[in-house]
Amino acid sequence: MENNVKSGSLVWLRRDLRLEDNKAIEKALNIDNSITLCFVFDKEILNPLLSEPLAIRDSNNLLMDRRISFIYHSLRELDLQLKEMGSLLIVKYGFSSEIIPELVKKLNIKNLVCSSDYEPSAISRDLKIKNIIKENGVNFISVKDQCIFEKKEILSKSNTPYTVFTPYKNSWMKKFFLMGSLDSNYKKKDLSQKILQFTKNENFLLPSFQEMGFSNENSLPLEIKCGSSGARFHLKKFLNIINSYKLNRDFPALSGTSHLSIHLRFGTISIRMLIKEVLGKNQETLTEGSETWLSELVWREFYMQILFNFPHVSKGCFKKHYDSIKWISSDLLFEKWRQGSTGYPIIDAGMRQLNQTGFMHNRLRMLTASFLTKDLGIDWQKGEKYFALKLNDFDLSANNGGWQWAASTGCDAQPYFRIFNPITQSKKFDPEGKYIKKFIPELNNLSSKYIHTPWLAPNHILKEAGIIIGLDYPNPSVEHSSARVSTLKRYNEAKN
DNA sequence: TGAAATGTTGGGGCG
DNA sequence: ACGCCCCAACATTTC
Repeated sequence: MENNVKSGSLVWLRRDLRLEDNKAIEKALNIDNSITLCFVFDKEILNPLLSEPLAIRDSNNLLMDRRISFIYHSLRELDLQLKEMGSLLIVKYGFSSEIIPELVKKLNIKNLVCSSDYEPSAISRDLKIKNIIKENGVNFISVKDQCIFEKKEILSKSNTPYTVFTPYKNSWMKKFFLMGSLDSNYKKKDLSQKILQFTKNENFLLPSFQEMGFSNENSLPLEIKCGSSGARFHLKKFLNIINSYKLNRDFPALSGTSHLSIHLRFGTISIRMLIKEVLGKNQETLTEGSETWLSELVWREFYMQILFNFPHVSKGCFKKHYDSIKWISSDLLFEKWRQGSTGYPIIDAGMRQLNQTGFMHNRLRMLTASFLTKDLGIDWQKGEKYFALKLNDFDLSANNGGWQWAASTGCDAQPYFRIFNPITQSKKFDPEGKYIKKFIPELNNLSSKYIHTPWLAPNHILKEAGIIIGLDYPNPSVEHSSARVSTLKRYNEAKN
């Protein structure tokens, strides 16, 4: 085996779980006559989840995680697509740094091809594997897939990465509209001609949930459809409402956002395809809605290049002097925030949505993050970590960027003295309290006048609504205006 | 991708 | 008619 001439590509899928418009597959098709596809459930990523005390568990104490289900179902769809071509998807469970070199050896592969991943841990993992397989004469080839512009492709005039969004976006747009077609240059037919055919006795079954220490697949409902077919479904739905995106996206009671974040996270649809659909034919056909949404996609790439160029953000503040902020370490207050019982309905609704569904509307991500850092005075990294555990669409760069924005410790963050007032924001973006009531049904009978501040409702109103404050729904855990003053003080101290 | 504090303006009530 | 006050509405500055 060792002496045989190596041939073919192994395409290692990671955050690009699709066959259409996949740059790693495209690359492999261009350099080789035979292609195999694989995916690894990586113990390096999953083991910390298995020992996470705040994770959701079933009655047998087995871990339930919607992301695992999402990946699993998406892989099954991929596997079916490949089986129609007489092949299959190789799925393994273990440490990538062991599994991938083994697989490369077993299949006698010449090239390992994958889409680039820009997270610090992924970069070191890939480098490790690159060095291992190099010793056996196997090439490690990674290509840009998950963004339009990566690494240092967008630089300022002084040849340094942008740290402010607006000039980054201007530069991004300019470069983007000078670019050629976004179309991929292969068809499903090209793939089916080159994909390695497997015989029935090959033992490459998907590992079961139980094998990986997880609960069975149907334990947690996922509101989002999985796989490439799911991505197309949600895209189609979103294209019907994109024209009102700018108007509706900030109102969590409306379904004004795309719900495509999880698909972008796992690459069940390509960013190029999304942008092509959004742009229509050219820049001139951009509407207010699609322009606003495109801008959100640029935010995504902005934070991706921030993480790549300033990897220290994953461990601390982008602006290092803010590492000296004296945070308040109250386990009790953090618990209240985490569980959605701060006493501020809009905040609690957001946290309960996260806990119940694994999703949180973007406006609520800003509000709950602001509340944790600026009202409770708790370290943003504690919140970041909790979101990382709970969000179905969790992405390190976006999550970190968002938290540092809210905590005012990041690049182009909101100024530290811009502090959301949870009551004002609640009245502004959920005026009727529809979103609040969806996740806090115990406040169902409260009128929109008092839904934002139940503790201020007169006794007879509370009685009619059947609510005892402190029993059915908690008292506010902090008073906003005084919390605001002390936050301003603490930030000022860190600044000087 | 704020909010609060402070400043300014202008209309109406009223002596 | 006039000045004065009140205060809402808007504008600016400050955090």
